Formats: sequence, structure tokens, C-alpha cells
Amino acid sequence: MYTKRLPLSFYARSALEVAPELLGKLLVHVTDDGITSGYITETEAYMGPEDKAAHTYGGRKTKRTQAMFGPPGHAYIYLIYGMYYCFNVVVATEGQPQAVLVRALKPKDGIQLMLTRRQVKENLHLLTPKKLYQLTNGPGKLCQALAITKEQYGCDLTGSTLFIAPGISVDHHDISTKPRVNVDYADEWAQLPWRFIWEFFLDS
DNA sequence: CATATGATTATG
DNA sequence: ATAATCATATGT
Repeated sequence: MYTKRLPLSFYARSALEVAPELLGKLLVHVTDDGITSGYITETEAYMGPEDKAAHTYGGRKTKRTQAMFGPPGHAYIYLIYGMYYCFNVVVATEGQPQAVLVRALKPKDGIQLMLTRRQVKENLHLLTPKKLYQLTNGPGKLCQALAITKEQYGCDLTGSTLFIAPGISVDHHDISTKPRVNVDYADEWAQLPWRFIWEFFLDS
């Protein structure tokens, strides 16, 4: 179905470079239940040891964060609030623990399957563009919709089960930036505009 | 070993 | 505004 993948070179750059460029790219997960995918619409850059908001601040290397220290182009996934998974793309170079959090998607393939996984009652045909987007407009939500769990921890994103395809190109005028969400504890690092949002039209 | 808490979400 | 819910991080 999909043959192209973003090359390793795409990921071998700083989180600040990769985060905005990930917008419009297609995140795909192939499972026994079927294929689900969506265009990336929102990301956040986490720059590693110096970034107080990053899990690897101060070089913290633990069982949870080890994937961030590994080679780029792999998945860093963690559980938050005891109930939701968050999906990140490891970037930069091995030993340089940077990552990009994927915060939202615009659903593409496998919408019926996403509805089931997210336990949405609404009928597929009666789904408004807004309702459709609500399926994957949060880091925990998109992991539920695409069935991303710790099983995919460290997964090679140039591989064949959980991967990122080129998708569509986004005009940089349609990208806005904001401070990252829920990182108040990070002092001056909390205010940096390291959240990137693709301002697409809901019904396009 | 004990404790506090979080890169969130759903519901009221 | 607040509850849900637990792996991880940190300290003793």
C-alpha cells in the first residue's frame, strides 16, 4: 500500500529542524486488525540535556529514556498519567538524546478501526470533519487510534509496521508556533515556541 | 522500600 | 474544575 519512507537522513538533524518538517508527513501503523494512518498536524521539539522540559534533561539515561539515546528514526514511547501513551520520533545522532513529540494527526486510513479503538459511538457516515479530527487531536488519542503502545517502543520508523511516509507538503506560511504544552516546571524553557502547528482547513 | 507525580483525557 | 490510574523517578 505504501512503499515510500522518510529516509534516515531526514531524522539525523536537530529536533528543532525536524519538528516543523514532520508536519504533513503520514504516520502509518500496520496491525493484524488493519492499517490506520494520519497526517501529522502538530509536533513539539525536545532538545535533550540542556532542555529542562525534556525527559533527558541533564543527560538522564534510564530504562524509559534509553531509546532517545539510540539512533534517529526510531520510536520513543512512554506512558503518561498511568493511562495514555505518547509517541515521539527520535532525532539527531546516536548519543544525542533529542526527540519530537507527535501531538496530533489528521486521520487518513482505517477510520472505522480508529472509531472502534477510541470507542466512539457515532456512525462513520454521520461523522463531521470536526468529530473526525477529534479522533486524533491529542498525543494520547492518536496512540489509541493507531494502537501504538510500549510494544512499539524503539520501533524502526523506516520499517514496515510503524513508519512515516512522505505524505503531503505543507506551506511554511501555514505553520504556527506556540509554547509547549504542560511544561510549566521547565522555567524559561517552557516559554520557547517549540510547538509547531499546521493550520489546515478542517473540511479539506 | 516508599512516595510523588506526570510531554493527558473525559466529563461535569 | 477534577478524577482516573500506574510506571517511572527519586530519595532513604
